[in-house]
Amino acid sequence: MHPMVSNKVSNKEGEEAGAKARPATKPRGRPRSFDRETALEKAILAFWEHGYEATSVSDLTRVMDIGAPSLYSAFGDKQSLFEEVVREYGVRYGSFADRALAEEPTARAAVARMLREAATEYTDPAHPHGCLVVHAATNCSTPEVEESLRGRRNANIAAIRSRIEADVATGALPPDTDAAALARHTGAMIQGMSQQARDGASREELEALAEIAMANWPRT
Amino acid sequence: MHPMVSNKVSNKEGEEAGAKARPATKPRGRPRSFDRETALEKAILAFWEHGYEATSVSDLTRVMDIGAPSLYSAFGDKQSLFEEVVREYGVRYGSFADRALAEEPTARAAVARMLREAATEYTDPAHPHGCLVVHAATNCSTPEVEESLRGRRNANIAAIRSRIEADVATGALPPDTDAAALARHTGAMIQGMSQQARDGASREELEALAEIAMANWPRT
DNA sequence: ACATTTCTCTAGTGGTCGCTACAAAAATGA
DNA sequence: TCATTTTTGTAGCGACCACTAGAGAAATGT
Repeated sequence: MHPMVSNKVSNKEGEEAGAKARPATKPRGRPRSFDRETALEKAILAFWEHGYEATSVSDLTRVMDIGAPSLYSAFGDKQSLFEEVVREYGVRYGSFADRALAEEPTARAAVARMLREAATEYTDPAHPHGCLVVHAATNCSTPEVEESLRGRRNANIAAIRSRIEADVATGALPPDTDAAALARHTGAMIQGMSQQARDGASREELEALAEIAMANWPRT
Repeated sequence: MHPMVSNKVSNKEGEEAGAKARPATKPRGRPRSFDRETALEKAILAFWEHGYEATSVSDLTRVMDIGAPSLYSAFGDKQSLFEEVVREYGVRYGSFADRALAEEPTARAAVARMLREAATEYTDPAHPHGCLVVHAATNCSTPEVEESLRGRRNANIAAIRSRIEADVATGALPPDTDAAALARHTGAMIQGMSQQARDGASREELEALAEIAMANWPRT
């Protein structure tokens, strides 16, 4: 779309002249005056807090502290910057679900840990509350952006479902378990917790929520 | 804000000259060329589908089939039209929760019915999926609008909590019940179901979700 | 030194936003 | 008939949107 998107590997090593593998030659032209990684982090926080639409390019240039041409040259247009933001958000903040699924011995333990860590993550005062993937592109006038995040949400539920089905296969869960419904319930729970975090719920309140989701409605 | 908002009672009886109470005199000037109620319904559907920000005034004038001056004269500015839309949405589409709380004999029955009816309502093909109050003002650059819907969401949870506390008081629920957490769990569940409806879940899938929320995670 | 490459800064582009001034149109009261 | 009241259509307001042309600045290669 944009003609001047730089697809080069970003020179993470910077100027400290470390012994790590460096690009063979120094780049030719005027060097970039800002650190791409920290600028991207600022963009993550801005999109996380205000969403795709409500974060204008001039908002971005202000918080990233760069001019508009620098932004377009380094990240492409607003939409491709957002895509990179979402990808990087997944790496830096959204990986707890995948980790729980990979590391816990059972689906039940994975989901319990996932919900517990969501309570912590979604209320961390170090960054905006809730989940960027849930909230940053609802009611978006760019349908591809909305669809992209929808795809990620549904992929997460599919991953939970696979983990549950694996436990059903090994007998760790009863054979009549409705894996799809159980996975969707977990996804809905996480999304509801994210909404609650946005609406002011505390970590303790979200943890109580998670406990109820894993336990029982009290019998009368 | 807008100087020309008409606060008159809308002449719902119209031209059928019924025997009901009518305004004492006919209005003086040129009569309105559109039906205010049906125009409002169109606005509800537009805001419901696309949200506050992504629904532009020119979108509204197109779907309501009126000119911009007519819109501003009949409904005030965009924000006050949205407020009226939210109020009317609550009356026409969002009252199932209050009805369940008022009509069911126990909090548990009320919540069970609430979730069941949410599954139906949120996937009704006759209108946009999910809940307007949940989705129409997330990531909104007008903070008052966002805050207004947040207030409604939290008020709904508070109402559920009151109903639960009433059951605890009468002994219909155990005295150690955490009413706040249970209410918040229900709210999160409803919000998660709304998100799921937006993401393509069917009525049956949401009903399975509701059943899980009211029942149990299967024991291994 | 000088050409080349790349980035940064200024200053915009056309387009859409929410909103409104103005005058013609359509009703009523006299 | 004619003045009054209100709505309607046209046409356009300033502000902001995402985005970029073009010139100068800062690095490298020769």
